[in-house]
Amino acid sequence: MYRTHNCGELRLEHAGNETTLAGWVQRTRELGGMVFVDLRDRYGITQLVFNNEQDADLCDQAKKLGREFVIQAKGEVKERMSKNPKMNTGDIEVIVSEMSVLNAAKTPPFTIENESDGGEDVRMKYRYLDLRRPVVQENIMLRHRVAQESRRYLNEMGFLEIETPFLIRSTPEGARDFVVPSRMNPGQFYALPQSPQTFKQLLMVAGYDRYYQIVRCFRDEDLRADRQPEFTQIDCEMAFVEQEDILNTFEGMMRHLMKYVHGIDVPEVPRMTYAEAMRLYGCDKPDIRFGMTFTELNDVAQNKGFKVFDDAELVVGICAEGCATYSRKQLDALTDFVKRPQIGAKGLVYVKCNEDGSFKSSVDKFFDQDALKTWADKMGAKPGDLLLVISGKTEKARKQLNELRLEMGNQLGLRKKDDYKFLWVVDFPLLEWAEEEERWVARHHPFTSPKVEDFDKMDTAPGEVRANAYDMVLNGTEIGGGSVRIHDRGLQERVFELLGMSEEESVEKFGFLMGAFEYGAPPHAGLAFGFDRMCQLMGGADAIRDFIAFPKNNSGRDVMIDAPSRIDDVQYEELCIQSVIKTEVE
RNA sequence: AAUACAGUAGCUCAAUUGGAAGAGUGGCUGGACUGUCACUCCAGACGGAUAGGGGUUCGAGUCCCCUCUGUAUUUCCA
Repeated sequence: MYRTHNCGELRLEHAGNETTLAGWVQRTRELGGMVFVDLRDRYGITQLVFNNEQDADLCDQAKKLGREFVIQAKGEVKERMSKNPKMNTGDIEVIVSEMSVLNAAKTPPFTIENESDGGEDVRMKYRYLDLRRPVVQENIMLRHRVAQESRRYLNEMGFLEIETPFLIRSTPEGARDFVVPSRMNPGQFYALPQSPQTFKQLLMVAGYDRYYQIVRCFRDEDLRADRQPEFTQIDCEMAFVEQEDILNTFEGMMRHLMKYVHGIDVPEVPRMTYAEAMRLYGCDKPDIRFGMTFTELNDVAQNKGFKVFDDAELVVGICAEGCATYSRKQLDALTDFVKRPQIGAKGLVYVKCNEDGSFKSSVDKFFDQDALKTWADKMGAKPGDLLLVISGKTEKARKQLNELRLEMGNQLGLRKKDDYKFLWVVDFPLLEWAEEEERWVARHHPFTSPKVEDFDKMDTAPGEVRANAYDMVLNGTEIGGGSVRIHDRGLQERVFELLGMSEEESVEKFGFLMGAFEYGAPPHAGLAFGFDRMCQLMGGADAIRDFIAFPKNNSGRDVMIDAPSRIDDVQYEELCIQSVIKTEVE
């Protein structure tokens, strides 16, 4: 036994007890004949005391301790003379009688404190040191709690946790696969799963009617602050259920998590159709922590001689409360914001609703006070508000105004991290047009069932067919999504046809699933949550990296172990593969 | 694949118009201090091909070009 207690648990009630602690030296403070040592482990920090008068040799040893030395100390717990209310263990200290250095340590390249002096890259290189910092440990522990509470909820609901393979076959739709060469099958490759999609459907056919898995998924796509090449999903599927059952079950899971992880009671989760989300927010994952919804102005803004609006497919605006006082400089900054190449708006029209009831706009030349008043009335604007209007092709204008709305939300402090607003977005389109391939592709995945009432549009207007697909959105971030699956071979073939997949092709790629569907597939539906992203939002952080013990950087590298790396020539030979990249002559 | 920003001491950063490479912090050595808790104070030494390469110039950390690395975004992510 290296320790009888951890560094976060001793309290006044332990005073007088003998204790043995082990941990890392956070800091030493020498004070004449006394030495104080802060001993740290993941539970907390406890102060050790060495006194020259009581044991001069031991005190000398303590003076030699460096930061991050691993030590074991035995002594008596004692009430402090001068207490520290900022520490959980601040009422007590340990008068050390025996100490041993379990391992000395080099001075770390950055300070192991919540406010570390190290930059992102150094900390990633020494991730094992970064992980010692209490803030990071709290993130990792939050992740643990979210995982365990998810399991607890799903177990109680009768779900089975079942593992599915990582070495599977490459699938054509969706993201790029990571690929693994097979030594025993020369010239052939496994793929790592982008998700266990087809396996969970096969489990439904197999009769395991409530399945879940907290599982790693792999996608070889470009990374972002909220994307990693390998990430974790809470993957779920249910049989003999309808969309309503799924929404209720998993809304229940989010409530359970918020209650037991955060102590917050989440009210019933509102629902919004995809069409409504696009019309009111210009986005399929609206942040409903604040209003500022879109108002379409075509009927009041067109045919008044302003060519830009007259030629536009859509004129749409938002009302920023109390922003009529924005200066020219601020308005120019907003215009520059929407004109950035990433957003790509041609311009921005503003209307200030002055306190005296008059209006001042950037298009006064074309619209008189009465005309501007109709805008303001339509948008529900009060004196003191600022209208921001964008025009153009419907889809683009909405996307641009969405960016502006979020930016205004940020500027006005309307996006508070501790305000959790969940939302279901339902009735997604089944298909979307892929410009480059000039064909319809599945918006969710090819096994998503169309809505029965839209069946007749499948031939006439494929783009208007809605799917039984749904996303859960938290604070403007998609945290999960899923669909009711097709369980009928005939319908599945029809969808493959819509996707421009020949029968041979569909059999070649998904034959195993189609085959399974002929042996009694139950109606089933499911969804998957982005577990890392859920943790990030629940932890109020900006990057999922903070909740992954060993994350990869922007270009998919692990800078700590320096992966990926070249492999040995022998490995190439065994795997029957060649690299077309010339290796440097050594 | 593209765009923007960044790379100077272990770490965080400064360096005016192109004109002598600095500070804080950490670590090290010595000293003062028996209630500190970001301990404080004094003294000292150490610490650098300014990411790499090329160019302009009497002179480049600074200007230009290329490469590398990091971060954010776009394309992409059923």
